[in-house]
Amino acid sequence: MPFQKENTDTTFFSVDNIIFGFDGDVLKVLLIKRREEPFAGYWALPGDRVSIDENLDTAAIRVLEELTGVKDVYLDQVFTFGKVDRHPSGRVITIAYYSLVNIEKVDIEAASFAEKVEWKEVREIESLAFDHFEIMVTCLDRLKQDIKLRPIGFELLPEKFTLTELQKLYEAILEQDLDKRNFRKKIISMNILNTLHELQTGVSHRPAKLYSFDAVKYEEVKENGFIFEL
Amino acid sequence: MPFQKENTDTTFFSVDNIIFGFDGDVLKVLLIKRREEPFAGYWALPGDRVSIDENLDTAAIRVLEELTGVKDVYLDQVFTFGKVDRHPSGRVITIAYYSLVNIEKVDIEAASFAEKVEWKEVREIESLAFDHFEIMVTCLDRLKQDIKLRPIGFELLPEKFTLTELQKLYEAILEQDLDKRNFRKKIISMNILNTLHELQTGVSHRPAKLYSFDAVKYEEVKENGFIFEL
DNA sequence: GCAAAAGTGTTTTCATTACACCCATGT
DNA sequence: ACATGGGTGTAATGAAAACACTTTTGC
Repeated sequence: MPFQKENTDTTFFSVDNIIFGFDGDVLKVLLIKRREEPFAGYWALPGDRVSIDENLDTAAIRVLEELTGVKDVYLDQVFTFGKVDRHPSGRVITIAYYSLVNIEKVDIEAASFAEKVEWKEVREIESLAFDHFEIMVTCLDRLKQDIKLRPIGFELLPEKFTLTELQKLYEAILEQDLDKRNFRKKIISMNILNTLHELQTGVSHRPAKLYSFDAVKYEEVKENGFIFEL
Repeated sequence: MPFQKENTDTTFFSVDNIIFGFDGDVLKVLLIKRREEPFAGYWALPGDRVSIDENLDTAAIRVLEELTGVKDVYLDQVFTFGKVDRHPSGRVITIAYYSLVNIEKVDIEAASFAEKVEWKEVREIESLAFDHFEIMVTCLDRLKQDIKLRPIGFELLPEKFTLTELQKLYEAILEQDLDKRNFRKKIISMNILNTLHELQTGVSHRPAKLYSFDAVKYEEVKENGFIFEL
């Protein structure tokens, strides 16, 4: 991350993008291992300076795309971190975003400023460069809230998924077990899923039905006063 | 607001503080009438540049205090607005905060850059300078959410208040009527209020009991797993 | 035929809603 | 005595929670 030639009279600003993925079991986040000082060798959140003619959202999308090759993902601004001393080489204010991506679609290319790029299990991360750990925790809290109130969990799954996969995703993010029957009853009764007449393959047990999220149906029921809540 | 001598290579950043107050009847917000260009003569949200050695929260508190003389108020960061063209005289990214103040304690002193400072009824505001209307709407939405999930309504009332006052406050913010008995039952059952053995005075009807919010009790019940929700 | 996950309804429990009359005070 | 808001309880409704067995497939 290029903050080398600092001008001590100037405030810089950046975006950091917390990219969440789900591997069917645990929630992961995409981290980069920094090649350069400060914090060389530390894991950090992907981010970059925002250029003067670039919108904030655009910068966050750019960071994501440069790192993963993925476009058109769910993205949300969370919080702006600007403590005077948060960056050792000058005043840097950073606007934190989170993204939700289908982990299978991501093709990781180590960025020039990174030694490595890796998916890390969220619950096992203990520290990060700068104040990135705090940023990650804030974004994770926000994700926990958002996922109960908006139909965004689907962004982390393949287009076709089983209800058990969806449930496991919710359990991983919310860190609590959910009742299978109640979960299914509720999500089905929302009328925002398509039942594909297609079954899971390659499993050594009864194959599950596949579903997909139907954004059009969701808009319809929303018109009629439906409020997503899980 | 001093953005006169702009350097087109530099990005500036500011905080804007949406200061909410309640007059017993409607929700209000403190606006300033701009003396200088751009948008001279327009109503705007109070805000200022953040200096290089100043934390964001500190800047928001400073803006509030310079304008109202009030300290120690509830303050929350909401969202950062940074569209490239949001400010006509350069790139200015602004971090929006909202504050809740007891309207009676505020002593308005017009700031140097303002022609006037006034409390305006939130629901009657139709436009503001820059993108301030959008900022205000975003903050208002956030306040609506927050007030249901955190015991912050009290910040807008005098220390001693009646339950009807509290209910009217909720009704004004949420824009919906609430049932008197249910509201009282719920708020009383939370055990976060002190019943003062004191009555309202100067009213030409049965005087109401006065209550105060008890932060210590709130922390206690929160320890025991209580979650504020209204 | 056994292991493994899919799929399916009913009852209980609890929180929310709806609702109307008497009370205390000032004028 | 009247106008004004203060103060109070119960029944009905609906949503959430708890709970266990049969089914389908691969090996």
